[in-house]
Amino acid sequence: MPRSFLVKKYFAKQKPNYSELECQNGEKRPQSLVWDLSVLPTLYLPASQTEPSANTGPLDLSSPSSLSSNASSSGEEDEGRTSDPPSPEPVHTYGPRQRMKCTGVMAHISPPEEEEERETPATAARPAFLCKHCPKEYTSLGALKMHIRSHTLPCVCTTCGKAFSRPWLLRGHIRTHTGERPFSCPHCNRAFADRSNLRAHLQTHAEVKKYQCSVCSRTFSRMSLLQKHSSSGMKWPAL
DNA sequence: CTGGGGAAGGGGCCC
DNA sequence: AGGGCCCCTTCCCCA
Repeated sequence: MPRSFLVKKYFAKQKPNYSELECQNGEKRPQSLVWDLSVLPTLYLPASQTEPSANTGPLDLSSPSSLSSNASSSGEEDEGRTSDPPSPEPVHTYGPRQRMKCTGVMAHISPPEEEEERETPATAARPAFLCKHCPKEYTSLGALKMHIRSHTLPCVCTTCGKAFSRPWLLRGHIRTHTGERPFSCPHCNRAFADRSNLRAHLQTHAEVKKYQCSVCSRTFSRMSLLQKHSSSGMKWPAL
């Protein structure tokens, strides 16, 4: 995952010291990021095409029903991008990993920006900015706008057409195409494309791992493993 | 079945 | 105020 690609100066902030794990080539990548906002209108679906049920289920980007309407405009999407070669199979034709929170959003994407936020009258004293695409609400417009990007997905991969809410998500995704793995483990030299994944990996080298079962004190490298452990009846470790 | 890797999403902080 | 980056978390898949 992307997340933490561009190495920064967070050492200055007394954060966990991953400095030795940093990107070896530290420089910013000149990748051809292309997230043309002109793609937004093409993601918009007229209200007549939205269905109430579309709000509830997982978004299946590979499903014609969930994205068909922009499939019809997919050609235009490509034209909207900067210098990209027109992708033959544009947005949303990619593979299996279509997880999306705030599900069903694509079916409710509306014309960008101006009317995106609305303030609840009831909370006017303490403004709450509601997303019109999902039930989420925020106390700042900035936070809401950031959230709205997860609906509009303005950052589009020129290789596969997959769309992302933020540029750095796209950068991380691009690494899955390029194979770039800037974050290497000092213990085993294994390399990762994502710093968070390296961090998780580092836990596997730790004798005492970060997540501990409160019942049996067994430790796990990942929260999800601890949760699995807990929900599986918390087997006691062999002695 | 469990542990681990890969990929992705979101909120928050800093500049 | 907005963008960039960081951290955390989650989900899926595979060995």
